[in-house]
Amino acid sequence: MSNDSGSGGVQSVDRAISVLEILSRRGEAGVSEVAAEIDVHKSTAFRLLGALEARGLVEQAEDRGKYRLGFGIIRLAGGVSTQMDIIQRARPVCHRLAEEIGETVNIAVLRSTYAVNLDQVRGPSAVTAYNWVGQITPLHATSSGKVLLAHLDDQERARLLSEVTLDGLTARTIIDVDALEKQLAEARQAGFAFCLEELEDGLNTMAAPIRAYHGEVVAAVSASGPAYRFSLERIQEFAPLLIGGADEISRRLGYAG
Amino acid sequence: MSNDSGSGGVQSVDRAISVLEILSRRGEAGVSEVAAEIDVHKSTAFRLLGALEARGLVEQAEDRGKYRLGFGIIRLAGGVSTQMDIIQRARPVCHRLAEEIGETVNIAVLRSTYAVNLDQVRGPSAVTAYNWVGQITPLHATSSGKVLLAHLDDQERARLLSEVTLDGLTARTIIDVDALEKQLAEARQAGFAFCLEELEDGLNTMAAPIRAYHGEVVAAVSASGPAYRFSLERIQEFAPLLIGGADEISRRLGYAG
DNA sequence: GCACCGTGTTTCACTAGATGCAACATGAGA
DNA sequence: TCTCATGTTGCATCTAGTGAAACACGGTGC
Repeated sequence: MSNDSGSGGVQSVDRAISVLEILSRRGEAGVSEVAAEIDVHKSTAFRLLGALEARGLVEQAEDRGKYRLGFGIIRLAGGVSTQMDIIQRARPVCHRLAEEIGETVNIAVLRSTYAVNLDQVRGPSAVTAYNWVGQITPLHATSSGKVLLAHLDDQERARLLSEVTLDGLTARTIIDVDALEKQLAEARQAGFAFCLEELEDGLNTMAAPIRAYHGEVVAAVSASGPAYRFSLERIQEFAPLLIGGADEISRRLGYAG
Repeated sequence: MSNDSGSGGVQSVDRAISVLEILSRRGEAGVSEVAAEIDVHKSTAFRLLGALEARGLVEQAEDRGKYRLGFGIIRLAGGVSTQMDIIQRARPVCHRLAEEIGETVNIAVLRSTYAVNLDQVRGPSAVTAYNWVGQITPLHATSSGKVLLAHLDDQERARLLSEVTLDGLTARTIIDVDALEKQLAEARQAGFAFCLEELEDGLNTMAAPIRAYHGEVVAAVSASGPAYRFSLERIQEFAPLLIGGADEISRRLGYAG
């Protein structure tokens, strides 16, 4: 009953996390469902659920019934404090931006060599219901990633760019470092970055930097929409709005510049 | 090396959850810190962290350094979908209410025999920085709890009231079922409930019901402040604001009443 | 009303996986 | 350069985690 956890993982912990992911995806599930999904005996699944339940990470909807995620997860998530703080302060502005721009708005931060989406407000005209929260996206092919890269100090950016592979995700993805650096310089100059079908065909985005107390860029706020509607002209048109929104979020984080 | 996990739990899973809780509390911690805290060998702690890291629940701040919670936690929390949906839709209204009322605003739902706080917006005049998110509070001694109780059907409420112990938490806590039922009837009538130093000395709160599509009460929004400032007079004064805010949140959840 | 089925739950013998130990690698500080 | 503390790795040991078997329970069909 070996589970492919590769590099000396802890199988039980892996399994328990799989259980949590199943419940996150499905909303709720029973012992037998979970057992089937992670390919263990139902008594094993029962014990794993029991261990998670004891710590509040799952709860049973009613006696002898389905399980779902518990508030222990929310409590744990509350510990991701800086990000939650950014989300809490940014959220009202994101709502307004989503209304004004009419497209979906996201907040992303830099983690390792990726942009990670922390929060999302869907625009009224949003075509897709895709939820980016928690997803990681490549730095070179997203407007948030470009913003985050653009505002690193030169050394750190060079280090990062030497680590990432500039994958060509569409025909328009910028895969040349010099061309990317040039765009980043333009983004610093203009105060925002954009991506035209560089991550996915048909998807355009724009992003602006969110600064913290001392002016350091800690996140990016972006708007995204379908290319047929969210054209470069529209992006230029909305840039002041987005930059203004980013500035407001920055002020809420204590930035006085 | 037995860990007191009592009823046939899964020790490794227990330990892994303890690791997550440590990181949630402290923001970040190293291998040796974690090992000392959960009383295992540092190689064990290292493996537990590795297992969590492999699944994205923790990440290392930099190579060979401190660990912190990863976005896998946020991704998991995103699966608690109904609650997150309520939070997302309620948040802008809560911000406004916090500004207008000047006190801290919370959203709570009913779980088992408790009120569970899902979200919190601190008011500009907030005295305490206490974070209620994820905390459970007794139904009889909180305004949110009273709202949630008040809007259960009679049978369900009777069942719940037979299960809970009406602990006297302060000298003012209502511990008589009949007196509580009377207050709940008044809360249904008035459209809001309040608590005057019933949970903690010096703490007053008020709450109003949040309804979903069919009118069923799915959450409560509350405001809380120090008794010396948030007096019954102030509560009565702000009641229309809070009720209005609760109604707006309800409309955002699809309630047409 | 009874039998069957599927699910959840419990107990226990066995072994696979989790453990600590020892050693090594690394970086910071004296 | 040396020392110290931390992080990381490999491996032998042994115990915690496992599946099998059995039981409890509720729903469904006859």
